[in-house]
Amino acid sequence: MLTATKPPIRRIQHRNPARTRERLLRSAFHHVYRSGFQGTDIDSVINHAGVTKGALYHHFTGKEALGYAIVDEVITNITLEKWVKPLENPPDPLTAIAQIVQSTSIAPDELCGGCPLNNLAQEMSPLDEGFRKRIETVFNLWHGAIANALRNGQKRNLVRADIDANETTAFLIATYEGYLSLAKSSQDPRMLQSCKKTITNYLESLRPQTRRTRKPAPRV
Amino acid sequence: MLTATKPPIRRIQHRNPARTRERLLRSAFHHVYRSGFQGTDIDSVINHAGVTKGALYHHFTGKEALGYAIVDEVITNITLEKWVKPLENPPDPLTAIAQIVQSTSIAPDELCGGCPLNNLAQEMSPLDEGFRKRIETVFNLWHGAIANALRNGQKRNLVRADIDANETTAFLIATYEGYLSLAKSSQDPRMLQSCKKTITNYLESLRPQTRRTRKPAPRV
Amino acid sequence: MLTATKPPIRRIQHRNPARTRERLLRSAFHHVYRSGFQGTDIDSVINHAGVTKGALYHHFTGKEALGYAIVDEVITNITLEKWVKPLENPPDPLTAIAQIVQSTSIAPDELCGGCPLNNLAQEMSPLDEGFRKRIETVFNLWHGAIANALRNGQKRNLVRADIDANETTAFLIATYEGYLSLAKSSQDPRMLQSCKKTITNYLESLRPQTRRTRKPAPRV
Amino acid sequence: MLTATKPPIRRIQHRNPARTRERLLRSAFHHVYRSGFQGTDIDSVINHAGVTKGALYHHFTGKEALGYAIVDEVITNITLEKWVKPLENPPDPLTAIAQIVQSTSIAPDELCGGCPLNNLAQEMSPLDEGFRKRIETVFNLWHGAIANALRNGQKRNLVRADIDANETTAFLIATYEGYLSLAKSSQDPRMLQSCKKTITNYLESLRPQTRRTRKPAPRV
DNA sequence: ACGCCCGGGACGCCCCGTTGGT
DNA sequence: ACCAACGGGGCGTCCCGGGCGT
Repeated sequence: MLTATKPPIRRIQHRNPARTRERLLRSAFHHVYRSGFQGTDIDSVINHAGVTKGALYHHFTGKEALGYAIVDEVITNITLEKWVKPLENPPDPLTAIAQIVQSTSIAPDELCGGCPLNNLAQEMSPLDEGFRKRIETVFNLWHGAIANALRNGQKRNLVRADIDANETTAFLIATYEGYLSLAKSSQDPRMLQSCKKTITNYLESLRPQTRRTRKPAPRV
Repeated sequence: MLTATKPPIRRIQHRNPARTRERLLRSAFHHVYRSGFQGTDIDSVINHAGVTKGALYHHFTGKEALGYAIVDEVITNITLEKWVKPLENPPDPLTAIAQIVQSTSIAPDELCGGCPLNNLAQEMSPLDEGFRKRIETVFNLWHGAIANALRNGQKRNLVRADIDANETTAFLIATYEGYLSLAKSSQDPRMLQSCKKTITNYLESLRPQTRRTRKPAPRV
Repeated sequence: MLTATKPPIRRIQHRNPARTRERLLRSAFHHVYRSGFQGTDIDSVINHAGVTKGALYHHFTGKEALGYAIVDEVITNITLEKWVKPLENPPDPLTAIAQIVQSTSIAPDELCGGCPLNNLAQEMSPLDEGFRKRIETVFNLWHGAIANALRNGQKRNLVRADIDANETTAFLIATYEGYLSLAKSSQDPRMLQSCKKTITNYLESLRPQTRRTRKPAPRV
Repeated sequence: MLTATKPPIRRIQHRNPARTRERLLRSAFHHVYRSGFQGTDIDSVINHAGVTKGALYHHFTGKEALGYAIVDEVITNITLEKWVKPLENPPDPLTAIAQIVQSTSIAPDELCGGCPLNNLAQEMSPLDEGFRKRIETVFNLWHGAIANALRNGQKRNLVRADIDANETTAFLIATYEGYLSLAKSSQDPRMLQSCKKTITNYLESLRPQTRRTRKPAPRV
């Protein structure tokens, strides 16, 4: 043929549904993390993802469904990676928890971004029951991972037997999230340092007493 | 009667700028508390306040200014009433703090609404430096009130001398806010009960030791 | 009296209706000249004039009346000063006209501003009959001044007898306004120089022929 | 029939981007011509075009871009059609120019509407540099067409050699626009007749002298 | 099935000319 | 002469559908 073939400028990768969906989710998560769900606009999401509106509405029924998928997939996965897997069969549950807390990034971006789960929870829980339920599921996943680790530790005498695993877990999560919130609005990394120190100390206080130390049970 | 009385509907009160401003702020606070700042629309605010657009833009230069005023005035006042004043000259600082925590409402509305200050902080801190600065100011006000009370208690030997007032205050605020966040997204009043119990216990542990009890200092 | 008299800080001049009206007209003219009538907003006018809305609506029934007054008073006065008075009893009408044309400012502000009368005419004539009529009156005033001067010159044999005063006047005004328009949009002072040169030459061609020059009548 | 035919109401023509854009430009031009750019409201434009906001903001980034496109496309095309093309290779340049001037419509609508280019120039030149530059480009296009025709005529001895093409062109455009301005504000078609007669006479005076007539060059 | 482009409307925020009560 | 309040739009944005190619 004379007329040269039209340049096959095709996009990054033509026709890869899974990849398109993934890119959309990543981009959407990123924007929602920065600007909140209501503050996120679809155009920014698709531009950043490099796809078009049609692609988005092929994979998701709308903005809401996209938000739900962020909770169900992205944030759930983050939680699995960060909390559930490391606590599945830890040699020492308290140390494992402490390590996770210590691993919290103090990079400015994440310092100012806060906790993705908590961000969405604060914004959307009172506005949309669909979000609330999904978020609650992730919180339960997280809670379960810690509480199980604690109970596991109690069985192996690595955690004091006189604490209630659920109450302790709630306290840990609340304090952790609370510090992250303060760090986010103050943009001060020292707040995260306080967080790590305080929670690590608290976790140490949950270890069973040895005869020698005679250290009594902490009260919290 | 046929000829119904001409509605002497005269607005709430003609010509009362302070009142108009107050109504606008109240209404705006209410909506922002429910739906977030970005999710709040001006028309709802003015309708609920019973004033017109013109009135709003007479008192505020725009939505942003209205939001700033919510922090500077409404939320600041709430903080003053709830935390600062009660802690100005308390007979017993720890008891006073505990009472404030205990006074936290468990009404469904406020349970699901969360902490007004923290809500705005989470939503707007990363998006708008003007909000962030103002919110930080209120956090400092709150922090100062508690830390001063603790230091005052230390001087009077009502609070253990070996704690750092600032660190302790940060921990108290973080834990309190964290529990409120969890309560908000779980919509479970028991989370608030845990909050009150845990914080009250912790506050008790800050009392200086008496000879008799010999109870050692808790570690947190 | 003990309570000292309130400082008589009164504004620039307390209660001076004529002055207030004058300031409003000046300010309004200035803004309309810059931004057009539709593009002028009342708030800018009153701020620049240093008076309040109430004052404006005391002197004028609305924006429209203010605009009419600009034509009736400000622009009419400008025309009287610039064209009518100098042409009332000129020793030499053609020279007098040429001098007026030459006096047209080439300052950037007026270069880019164009002719106040023509500006309003172009913008408002098709939109508001009230404006159109008033503007036409000023054009007639202007036209009359020139045409009378020409006729006067013809009587005194200072202007060629074979021209029609009205046609010639229309041509002069059209060409003058046309050049001003081009100068305004090109922002090029050379356009004004062309204007002055061309019109001056044309005016010279209107002088009656002397025997010596034998220069025949120009045709335009 | 009961079950009325489901409306195959298909709009004017479904999915025709070029047509939609065209309709928008036409409608916008029409409104801007009537009411000025500032006085034109977007809703009227889209209603008259039979499209929606979404369509408009798909094709143009905003009102400003729409205005720019009016200059760049609509007015430029009008100028090309009316002035450039007819002057490209005219047998007799002066006659061609005169014919164009004579073709100026005296219909009331266009009489009162004035010159689209000059209208925009007067309104927007001092307010928006983007408009000014674009308008200047069209003026240059127009100017170039006439000046080239004159120079072409000079080469072919159809136009007097002792005139400056640029100066003459500026004079022609200024006078033409000036008369149109006067006609617009007076709404008097006689003004246009004067325009045509005067300019035609002037153009005749630009012809080279024949031996017989001995008529010297007119001065303008 | 997958993705793209064009369009559809509904509000959202803000501004602006205007009017009463003082 | 003035301050407070009024309310009607203006522009722009946003979340979405559908018709079509690939």
